[in-house]
Amino acid sequence: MFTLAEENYLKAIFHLEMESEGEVSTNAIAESMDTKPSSVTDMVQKLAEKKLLTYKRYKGVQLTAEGKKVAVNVIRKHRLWEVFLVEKLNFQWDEVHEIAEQLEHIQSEELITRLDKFLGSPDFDPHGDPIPDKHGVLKRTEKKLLSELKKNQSGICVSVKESNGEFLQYLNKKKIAIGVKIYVLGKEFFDGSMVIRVGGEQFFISHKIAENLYVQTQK
Amino acid sequence: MFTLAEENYLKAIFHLEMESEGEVSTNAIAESMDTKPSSVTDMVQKLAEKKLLTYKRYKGVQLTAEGKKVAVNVIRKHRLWEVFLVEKLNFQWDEVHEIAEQLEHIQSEELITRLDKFLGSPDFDPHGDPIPDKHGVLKRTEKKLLSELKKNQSGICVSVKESNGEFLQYLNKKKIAIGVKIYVLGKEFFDGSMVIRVGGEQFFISHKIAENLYVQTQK
DNA sequence: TTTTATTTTTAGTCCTGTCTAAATATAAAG
DNA sequence: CTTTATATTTAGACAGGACTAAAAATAAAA
Ligand SMILES: [Mn+2]
Ligand SMILES: [Mn+2]
Ligand SMILES: [Mn+2]
Ligand SMILES: [Mn+2]
Repeated sequence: MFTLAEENYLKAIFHLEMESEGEVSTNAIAESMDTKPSSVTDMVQKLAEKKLLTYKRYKGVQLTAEGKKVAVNVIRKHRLWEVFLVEKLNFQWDEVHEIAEQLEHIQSEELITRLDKFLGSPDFDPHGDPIPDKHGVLKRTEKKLLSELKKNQSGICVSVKESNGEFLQYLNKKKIAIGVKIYVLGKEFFDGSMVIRVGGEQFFISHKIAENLYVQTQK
Repeated sequence: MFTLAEENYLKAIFHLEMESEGEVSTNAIAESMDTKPSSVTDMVQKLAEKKLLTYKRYKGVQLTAEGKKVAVNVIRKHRLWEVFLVEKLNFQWDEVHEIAEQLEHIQSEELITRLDKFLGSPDFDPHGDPIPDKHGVLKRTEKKLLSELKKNQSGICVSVKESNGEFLQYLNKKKIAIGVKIYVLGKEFFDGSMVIRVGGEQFFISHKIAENLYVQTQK
């Protein structure tokens, strides 16, 4: 139905729309896709032609209902395949993203229906991100960034914001994983760094780390 | 490493080399890939450039060791995914080919290693075709076409030659599947048609069917 | 409100993979 | 051994996606 490039653009734009309401800028898309702004303009014009988003030059883009539907479906496939890779093939959660980037483009409704059932219709992927159902409905979770916690608060790690390999490997090393409880023992105001406790260990983390980890606070 | 198009060409050429020794012609490749001869010439020149096959104009092509390696690896992936689709996701054997055509291009050594182990390192795919091991070694089976059997001989169905959907659906309808024993009750010389028995049923099949089914004769 | 900096778009090019139409080799007939 | 048919290759074009360099809008400073 849609090309690999089109699906990747729609997915990237969808994620950018989540992070900040309103139109998405050409540069933001270019940066998130590691491409040039001029390439983005080209593609965005094609996608507008196909009614997958609205585009006014110099004003940014916004996905249409149809465009959102396509994007969410790609995200659903990506996350289901990640569950498969971790649950069935015993990959680590930091090893699956690249492979899922390929698998998410396999075209077959029936395949995904059956994969979902095979996996027991999971609600979350290995990084704690919700898996949209077949109608594109995303379960909203009440999570906040670890960096938003104050001293002496705690939360259970539920997902990561950016799941790049190096970051996830850092988390593995520090024994931080989905479901693990994190206590904020101290917090510096001038740089947002924290001292936290995870399991028996306590250590220092930078603001950059804290603003990439989502936690669920217990009520 | 290689593009989707390159992998598909190498795979098609490999299969053509199996069916008849010697060089593979441009037209044969074009027909098997449902493309034009001129397109084949273009691609074949690129593949020769990359040392994946030898090419002398007007003389046809032949895969190099390297080209064969790539082709066999794609075939290995294709067949492993077919096993996954049938064994784990409960697809019918006539529903998996199209999806496997996509999955065979997913790039990840580790993925295939793990998938193979997950499936119990199967030797054959759902159509009875052997699955090459990680070194590209294909188990040779002693199978012959059903059409080669004489009256009163019998054989066990081990694989199909062309696995297009309509043909496989025909087999399903007639209860012909891998492992099923087929008895040749009669054979006409002028058109090669046969009367066969499968399970309790006996019926007529055309030569076209008989030359698309491989059977293993018991010693 | 000019001037400067940043963002975005256009123009022109390139690469992959495909096609049609025309040219050239090879094979088959006569 | 010519003539005809078939197979194969070239030439030229095109669509999808991407890039660089240059132009045009918009935003930020002065
Ligand atoms: Mn991912
Ligand atoms: Mn994920
Ligand atoms: Mn197949
Ligand atoms: Mn098969």
